[in-house]
Amino acid sequence: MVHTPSKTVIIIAGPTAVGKTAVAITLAKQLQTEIISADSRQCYAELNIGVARPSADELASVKHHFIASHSIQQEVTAALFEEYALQELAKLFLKHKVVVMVGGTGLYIKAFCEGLDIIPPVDAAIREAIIKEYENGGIGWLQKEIAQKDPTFYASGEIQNPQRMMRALEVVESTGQSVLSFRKGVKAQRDFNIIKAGITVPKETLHRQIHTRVDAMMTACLLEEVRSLLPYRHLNALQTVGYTELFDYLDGKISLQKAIEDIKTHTRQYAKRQLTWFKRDEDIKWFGAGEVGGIMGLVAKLNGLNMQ
RNA sequence: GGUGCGGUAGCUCAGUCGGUAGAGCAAAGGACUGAAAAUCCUUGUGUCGGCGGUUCGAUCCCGCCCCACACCA
Repeated sequence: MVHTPSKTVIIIAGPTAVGKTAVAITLAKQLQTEIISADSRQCYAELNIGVARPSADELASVKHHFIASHSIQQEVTAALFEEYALQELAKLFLKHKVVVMVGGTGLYIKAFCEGLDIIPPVDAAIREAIIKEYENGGIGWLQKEIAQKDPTFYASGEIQNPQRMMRALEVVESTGQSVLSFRKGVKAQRDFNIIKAGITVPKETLHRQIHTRVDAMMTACLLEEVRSLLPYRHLNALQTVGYTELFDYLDGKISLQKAIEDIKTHTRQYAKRQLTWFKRDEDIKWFGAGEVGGIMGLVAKLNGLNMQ
């Protein structure tokens, strides 16, 4: 009999289409607990097929949190996720000793485990003005502004990366200080155990699963889902693989066949980026997609240590 | 059969007024603190369709051939 340790979160990470959902659900059932998703797109109620949200049956079999919990109109960020997940977790710990977290968004998992440095909120008007100026002046304008207003960032930051520069700019303009000055890099201490398990399969297998899943999405009428979201295509939530390519098709820029090929290609690239992120995390123990028993073993082992 | 336009990196193409060639995409690797399924960085030897000719030197000029496309018969 496995004795569950006190307050533990077991995190299932890995690239898209590797089979994380099935592993997490099996685990949650065995542990008789619930699941917190760590996925930056499945949290949107309006996105379903294209983000491979767990099926209705799966969601009915184990209670999930941060799935379809927000709207694409809301601003969801890593910081919001950290706060939201911690709140949900506190409630879950009243009923369960172990909670499962599953997802492929590395930054969200990091924010949850280690916390983010506190940076004062920025004025929405400042943010909008920066975006507008960037649209007019391009990256050259951003570089000039950064060089002048945040020389520290200009010297050591990514001055080819518009998103990072816009973030740096909005922070200096709002606070008068460089973003870099807020980055203490201190890991938050959590009052619960964290076990990280990564799911991996051979690259060829992963690619095959990605292709199969994209085809299945098309069969499930992804195109109709995307068409219905056309009015919201400018939102951040819609800057997503599976949606942008079909928007291009609906614009008449590419054929449907090309769009589907692009979705597969971009999903493979996304999976590669996820792998690059997770490989660097030395706390992750890696398992095959069928090795739920091995992951349960980690829980048991932690339990044994706690008993000493 | 004739004429025209092509055949250059895995794909789409640019280019060399003759000194062995470069972009985008793909691929491979990497980064990542409030957009993260986003964003960014690094990596380009390829019989320049084949065989001959001219030349110190040809992917570039000339000839023949092969292949693709278009038009004319």
